[in-house]
Amino acid sequence: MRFMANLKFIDTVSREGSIRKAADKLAITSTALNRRILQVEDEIGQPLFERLPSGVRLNTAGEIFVQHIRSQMADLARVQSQIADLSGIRRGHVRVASGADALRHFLPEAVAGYRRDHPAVTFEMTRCHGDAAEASLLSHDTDIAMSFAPVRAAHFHVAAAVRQQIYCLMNETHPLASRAVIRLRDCVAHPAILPNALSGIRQLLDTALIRRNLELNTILESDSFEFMQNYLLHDEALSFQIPIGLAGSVETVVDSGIAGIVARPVDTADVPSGVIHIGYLKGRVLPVAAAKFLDDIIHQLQQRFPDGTGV
Amino acid sequence: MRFMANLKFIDTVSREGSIRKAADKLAITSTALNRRILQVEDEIGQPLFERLPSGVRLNTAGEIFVQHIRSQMADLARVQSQIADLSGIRRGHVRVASGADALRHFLPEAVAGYRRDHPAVTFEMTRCHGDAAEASLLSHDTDIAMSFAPVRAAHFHVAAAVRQQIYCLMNETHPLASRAVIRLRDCVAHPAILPNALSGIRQLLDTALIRRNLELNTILESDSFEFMQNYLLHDEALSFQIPIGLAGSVETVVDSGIAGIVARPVDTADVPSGVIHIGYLKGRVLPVAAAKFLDDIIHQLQQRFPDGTGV
DNA sequence: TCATGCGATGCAATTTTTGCACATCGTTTT
DNA sequence: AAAACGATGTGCAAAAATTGCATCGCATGA
Repeated sequence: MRFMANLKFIDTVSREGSIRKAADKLAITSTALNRRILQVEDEIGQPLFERLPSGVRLNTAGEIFVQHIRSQMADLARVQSQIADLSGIRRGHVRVASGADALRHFLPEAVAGYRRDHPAVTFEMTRCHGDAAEASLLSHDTDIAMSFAPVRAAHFHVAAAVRQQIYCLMNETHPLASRAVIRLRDCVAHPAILPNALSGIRQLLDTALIRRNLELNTILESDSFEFMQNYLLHDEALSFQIPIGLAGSVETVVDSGIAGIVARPVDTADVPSGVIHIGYLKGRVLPVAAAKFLDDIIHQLQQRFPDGTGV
Repeated sequence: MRFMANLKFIDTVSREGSIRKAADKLAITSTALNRRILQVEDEIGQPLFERLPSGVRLNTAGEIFVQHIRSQMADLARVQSQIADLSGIRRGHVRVASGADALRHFLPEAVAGYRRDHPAVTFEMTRCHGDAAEASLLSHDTDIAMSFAPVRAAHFHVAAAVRQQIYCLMNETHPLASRAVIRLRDCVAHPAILPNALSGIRQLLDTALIRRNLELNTILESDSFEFMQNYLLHDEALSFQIPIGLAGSVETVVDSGIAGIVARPVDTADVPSGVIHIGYLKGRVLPVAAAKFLDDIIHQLQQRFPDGTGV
């Protein structure tokens, strides 16, 4: 893409924070890159970067311009995918940012299903916590974001929202395993393993505990659901998860997806349901591949969680 | 703007319908232009033009791509104006498409007033009839459109709407000049001068006449309000206009702005009021200069026509 | 049937871009 | 305090790209 080269160069420099580093990454010499940047600045009529001893940084004009560049490049990707779509086969590249929950089982299945129909489409899945999702949309680093945390809607277009009840995970030999529904006050007597503070599950639990003046016996924190779940095999502890992070279909009482581990719903009177938001950058027009994938996962979510808050 | 050159070339070729003509306009040779286009087509991976014996024409991929180009160029203009705005002085170029009515007195005053505050802003005023306004927005040829005709809202974002009653113009010696309000049936007895069929005024009159089974004694049609108005000085005829096309403030009985010509409102029971729509292309973010000018004229319209349908 | 106007192409001239060496400036380390 | 380091900016020659001219092939219309 020759006609986008200069713009891509500026974008790279702004990301690297240094002309030399960007030049390395772009496989050209720093002097050539430097001069192209000077040329663009001359054409714009104003400098776009502040020159610091440690490199360069965008000034206000640069911020505006780079924002334009990124949106332009994203839109070019859409145009290309739309043009490629004309020739029959669907091509494209879809970038998704999601919390760890959906990355476990739901998204792998969804992506595999989509690629079965459209093998020329490639994917890029990034795990991220709450705020980072919105940031990566804003910098056009991802097309679609999926987040269990509450979403500040300033730049986020919510394409779908699905309610998710908190579930309690434990070894099938655990004393609480016989109950159909878990009350929060029953949990305090047992050791608990919690997702770390950035997790939406943790935030729901924390506010519920504070409100009821309870305290869990937290023996372990982690941001790896896999670690937490496997730990349960070896210790009589409790962990928490939402249905989308569990394999298989959801009933009132579910199998957790790991042999020997069971999941039991936590009473919603104790811990309210949270909401998974799926969406994209407000004002964007998604490439066809991304738009179709978004449709697909919304459809699948609605099938798996028909009681969820629609759209 | 070197980094936009290739895109601008493609836009020009698509408008001219011929590489050679576009090359002339761009002051380069046709072979250079031809090769740049072939290069872009190669980079996109698909041809954008159909080669015909009489020139070139966009194919489907080209349509998509050119639409993208135009929106990019318009957005670049916004970015530039926003960057220029940072340095204090407001620069920019505002392109307005309007019916002939508003171009007579309202817009000249508005533009002059705006330029008094921001002398670095330049303007481009295009007179156009009904449909052409929407088309010129869609091809990014204008930023703001102002139309008295009913507007199909598919691509048009209505920023403001102002109701306009039809007025009847005549020589002050005309027998009807003594009336405060004109009834349509009184008009049939006198020779009438009408705006041509594309005009919103004409359309309102025509539907009103058909509904009441009346027929005007049309002696003259024109798309020049100035011609029609001056003609009234020399013949005892009637003409029609809306307040925005008349000079000065609007009372129940107005001075037409030309000595010897008076304006009298037509009873709204006979001919209903029309609506002037002011707006821009849906989804666009206007350059600062255009956005500010739009604010200004909306403000002035609301002052001059406080009874108009707001926003 | 021929003339005309269109886009495509080979080739040489020209303009632009690149890479190397080095200047300059500010910070950090010795 | 001085030297070393790493950053961007600049002459100058080499390399690469763009351009212009002449020409080709093709379809249409007189």
